[in-house]
Amino acid sequence: MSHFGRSGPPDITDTYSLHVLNISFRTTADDLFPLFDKYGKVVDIFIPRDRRTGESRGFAFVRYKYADEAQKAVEKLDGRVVDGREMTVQFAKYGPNAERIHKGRVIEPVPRSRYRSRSRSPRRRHRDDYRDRDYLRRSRSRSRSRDRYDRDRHRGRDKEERRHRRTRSPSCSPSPDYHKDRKGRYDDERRSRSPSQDSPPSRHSPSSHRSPSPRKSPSPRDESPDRHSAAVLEAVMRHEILILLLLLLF
DNA sequence: GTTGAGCGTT
Repeated sequence: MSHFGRSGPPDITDTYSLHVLNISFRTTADDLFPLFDKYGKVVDIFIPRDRRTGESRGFAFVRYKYADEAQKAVEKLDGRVVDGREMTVQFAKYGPNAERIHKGRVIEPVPRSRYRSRSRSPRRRHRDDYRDRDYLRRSRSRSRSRDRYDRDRHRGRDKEERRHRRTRSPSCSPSPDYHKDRKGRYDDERRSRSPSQDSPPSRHSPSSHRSPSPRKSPSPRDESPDRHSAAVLEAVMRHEILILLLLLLF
């Protein structure tokens, strides 16, 4: 997204990714592009967004074609105040598909195991990650000490629930309206391409959510009495027809 | 209208 027209990750290899941190939640790729393009050829700008709400997560990735230009951007743009916030610009350290990154340059894909060992520090995944919620649901052992990692996850969960409550209100239009004075070209493309991205199955889709009713009927035969009786009825009728035929024959 | 450490997209 926001790859200047294309979809999916652009030319992954031999680009230099900058991690732009601490940008405003309303800053778009359009706002960033002229700033970064001044220092070199910007191949792509990507702002990760919340899966449901589509809101910016507050950071961005800017890919340069050439290392010296990326370095220049780091030097010139790190600490620059954009949209009222002092953004941090540095070389990205982790790749989108576990590529090996050296000074922000994607060199080659790296095995999963090595990628994991590289990120041993308790990195907090972003609050929108459904895998986190599954993890929380699965592991009931919340008895770990409330370190910063845990606290952050709790905070993220609370925020998530706040958002859930908000989106559950019937008169809620999930489409964010902060584009009223922003003419984000790339973000508008993104929004128009996937309008239902942040409006999940309109609250509760009944098909996807199988209510786990406790104490279900233990035998599978009892859960469809109508079908069962119909089958019995059909068998009886067949039997009667057979008898009738026999009677007619004799 | 809100948030604020962080590393990634059909």
